[in-house]
Amino acid sequence: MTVTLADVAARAGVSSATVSRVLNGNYPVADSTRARVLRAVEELEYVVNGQARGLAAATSDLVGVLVNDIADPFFGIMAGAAQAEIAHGSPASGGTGGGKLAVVCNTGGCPKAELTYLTLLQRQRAAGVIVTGGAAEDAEHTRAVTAKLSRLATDGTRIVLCGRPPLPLDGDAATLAFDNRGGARRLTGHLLELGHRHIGYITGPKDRSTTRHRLEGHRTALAEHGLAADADRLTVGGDYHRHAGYQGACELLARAPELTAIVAANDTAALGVCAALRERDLRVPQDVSVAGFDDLPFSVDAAPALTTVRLPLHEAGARAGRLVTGREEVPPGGIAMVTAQLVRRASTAPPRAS
Amino acid sequence: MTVTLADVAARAGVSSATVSRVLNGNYPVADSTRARVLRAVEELEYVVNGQARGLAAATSDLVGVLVNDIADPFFGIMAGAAQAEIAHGSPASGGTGGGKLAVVCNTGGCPKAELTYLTLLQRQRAAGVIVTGGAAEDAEHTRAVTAKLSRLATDGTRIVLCGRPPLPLDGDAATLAFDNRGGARRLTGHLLELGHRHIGYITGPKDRSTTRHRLEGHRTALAEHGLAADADRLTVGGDYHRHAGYQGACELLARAPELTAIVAANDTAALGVCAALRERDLRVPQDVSVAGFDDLPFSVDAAPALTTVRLPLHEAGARAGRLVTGREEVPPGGIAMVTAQLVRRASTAPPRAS
DNA sequence: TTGTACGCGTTATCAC
DNA sequence: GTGATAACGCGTACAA
Repeated sequence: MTVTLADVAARAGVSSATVSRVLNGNYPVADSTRARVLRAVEELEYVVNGQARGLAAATSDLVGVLVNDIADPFFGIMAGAAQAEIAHGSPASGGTGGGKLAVVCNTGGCPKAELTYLTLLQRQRAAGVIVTGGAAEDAEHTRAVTAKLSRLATDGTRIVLCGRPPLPLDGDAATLAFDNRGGARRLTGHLLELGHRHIGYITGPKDRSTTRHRLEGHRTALAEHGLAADADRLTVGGDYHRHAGYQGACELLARAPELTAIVAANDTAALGVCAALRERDLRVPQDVSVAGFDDLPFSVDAAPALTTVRLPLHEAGARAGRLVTGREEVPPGGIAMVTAQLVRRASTAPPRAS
Repeated sequence: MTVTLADVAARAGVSSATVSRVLNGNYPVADSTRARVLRAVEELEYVVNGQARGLAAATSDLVGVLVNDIADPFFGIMAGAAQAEIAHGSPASGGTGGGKLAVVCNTGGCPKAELTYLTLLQRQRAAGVIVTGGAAEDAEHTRAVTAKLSRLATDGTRIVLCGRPPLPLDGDAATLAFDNRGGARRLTGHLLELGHRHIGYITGPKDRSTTRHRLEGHRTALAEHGLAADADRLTVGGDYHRHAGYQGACELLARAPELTAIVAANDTAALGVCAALRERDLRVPQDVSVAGFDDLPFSVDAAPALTTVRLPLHEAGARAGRLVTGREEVPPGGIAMVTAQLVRRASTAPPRAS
């Protein structure tokens, strides 16, 4: 039924070893035999069995990319960039085409699913694993993930953490840490400089590193202006989704009518904030300034264009892809900080004179 | 270095065959030995080698999910639902955890990448492949994809087409076809019923089946009201992105100031349309009605809430996942039509009195 | 209920 | 340059 190396060899009148050599291009083969073999491959529509190859060569062309929410462009952009970079590997001269298979795994932010996928990838002896997005901040889970990744790393699987705090692994690993704290601090600092003194904040999901870091940056900026006292009252929980922004804004307005600005933990939620404000006939930014985080593609184009913090998601994903394929060297210390840049746009302005 | 079945067997004082039986639960094993084996598995942190297992059993636990644009929630939602369903397989009693590995492959809408990924999946002897989203309408490419999928199907890989026109494959396959034509026709019909007579249209990318079907539905509705003549002038090209909606709206307004409604090929572009209108101080829907397609999560929550056509993306993705794992029976004829439901919301209203 | 032994399709190490 | 042949790690008749 399925064509094997032996079938091709028989057809070309050579040994299977020779066929293998032609396909992999590792050893010299006479041009005439090479031609015969390639023709047989064509005629039989032979396709390498990746499992057998992996077993024999102790390698795999699978690279896992773990994301928290595949429906969120934040992860889609990173995953897409990484995948393009990974698939872009040097093509085998055999004509079968080269490149590795990047497989995007959606954990849904569920710690258990994260471990399950890591085990599945471990089974496949994945060549590499990229773990993206904030980590669940649970001691037990962190321990389990660290152990699993350590094991993978020592077994030869390349590990890259992208947009996630570094982990003390046994083997080698690279971390692209996002400067969420710094970005959030500059963003809130921007609002403070504009003159805002009552700034609401809508967080991401609880117990995630990204959520905590962004909130900490926000609080740091407030503290620098002696405004820490009021922070708790002006902070409401969310989950990065648009609806959370909408509801959070409603809650904040009810709780603190004096506020003149709202910062959301990400752009998606910020759009929800804008929707809630519009519904109340509050103008952005004249009545209330709004800011997000991430600078997703739609943010430039929103009305008004959103002030936010730009994370170079595409670049970071691509770099993660190169790191995991060994096409780029691991940064010194294994950690590189990805800068978060304040992007001032139309959704923030000085507060209305009160 | 790496722990094998033999290592576990030695430690448990049994043969490797017994260990295999315990792990797969296919054959009866004495409780006492089972316990010993499982303990050895734990102690050695043994993880099955998926490649060797696949080679020996001629199976694979890999399922490919091809998407056109992973950064677009349209695909993210389908892929996420499919993946959840696929990973949700019956867990092996061995304790190693079960389920298949759903791998999302991002083609970027590039026909060549589509074929490359199919070949990569073929190499891995994937258990199944789900191809989502509109197909490139190029004769040569269609032929190539049909051949490749036929080959996969006859080799035992389950094929599911989700949101893509059916293909005449040699082997078995299931198709979940989206009623893009009917949905578009009802949507434009809705605007016509409201009294609109000058309706602009912003298409998706050229040469894609989804683009063509939605446009055809739109034209059909126009023709039913004797408005086909003006259709060409009121149609501009786009690519499903927000910016295309923005630019398309600008172009349409310049080209036909008399228009009272704009239909975008999808919700994302429709938001761009709204942004362009707001910039010109045109109110939605009082001055211009706007409609989209897909009913993505953000559409309810937009301002004003978007009239659109709901595609049950989550359900379709989940169903595709069940079909590809054989957990749901293939519909009669291999094709099931996924209905597209008109969702009337605040962005459409009767045209202003002219 | 358990062990033995072979085969799955490749790669890689020898010889020739 | 090319051909045998031994791994690679596991599933599974077959035998015990």
